[in-house]
Amino acid sequence: MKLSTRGQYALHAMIFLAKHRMDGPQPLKTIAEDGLPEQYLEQLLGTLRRAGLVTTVRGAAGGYSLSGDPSLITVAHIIEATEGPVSLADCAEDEGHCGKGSDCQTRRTWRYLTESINSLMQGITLSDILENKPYAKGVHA
Amino acid sequence: MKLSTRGQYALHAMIFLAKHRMDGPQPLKTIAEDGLPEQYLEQLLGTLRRAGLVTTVRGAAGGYSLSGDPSLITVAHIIEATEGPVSLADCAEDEGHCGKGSDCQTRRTWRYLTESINSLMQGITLSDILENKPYAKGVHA
DNA sequence: GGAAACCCGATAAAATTTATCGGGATTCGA
DNA sequence: TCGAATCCCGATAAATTTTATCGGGTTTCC
Repeated sequence: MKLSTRGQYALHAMIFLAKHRMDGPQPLKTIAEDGLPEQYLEQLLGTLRRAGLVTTVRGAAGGYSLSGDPSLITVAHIIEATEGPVSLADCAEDEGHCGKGSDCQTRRTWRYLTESINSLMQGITLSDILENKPYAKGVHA
Repeated sequence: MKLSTRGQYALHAMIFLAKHRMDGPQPLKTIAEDGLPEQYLEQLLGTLRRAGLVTTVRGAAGGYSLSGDPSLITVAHIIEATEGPVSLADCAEDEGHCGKGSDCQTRRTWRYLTESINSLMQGITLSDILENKPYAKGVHA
């Protein structure tokens, strides 16, 4: 179970933007300096913009900025925007994919895991990451 | 972020085997009766066997059985066998994928999430699922 | 007007997932 | 001993998704 590079690039870029929050809009080139493929990143930033996570300024001296305070943007926002809803199996969302009803035990399991993972990701903000905030030890803290 | 059908089929099949634990080895056809593509499932069961999670009896009246007690087989075992290690990003495992060192904040985040998800999945056994054991409410129970 | 930069739809290359095929090897039971 | 049931396995193919790349358009500053 792995994220695609989209989510990884996106988090990377968002952390970069959070770090340079006070330096004005950051052009694509600057963000991509860490080695990310520039034009691909451009697509991703477009997605992040449409999701409302970044704002852009066009024209010379333009670039990308976080749309809001880093303490309000979570890993869940970023992953969801770039990879779609975090849902381990289709049947975790709607029933009816596998023909079984709501008593399906597989489904219960996927639902629980899906919700838990979402909680985890919703619990981490960009500020937390910037501040190297120590994460809770385990899941059952 | 989604599992492929491999993990879903595999969990499904394993629950089936757990339910019929006392009925002798279950042939592929029977397991696939729930609608899973038979030959594809065969591949997956081969994988599960090589991972030590099921045992097989060949020949007429043969089939697949759980290799051990359902209370000892976790969702993590099944997902790891069929989908490979649960690791959200490459850099969560080895450093050095992105050139940054161990102080990489992105990496810290992936590591934390990866470990947490693994804990969750290690915490659910086939018995838990069969018994409809209520899951902990949230992550921060 | 020109350069810097974002915007965007289309397409292509690569990788992965999801199968399917065809035959081989075992085992049981008549 | 033979035939049917069943697992085993490597190869290949179809479909989907990911990962880009391309080419041009638009906006804005100076």
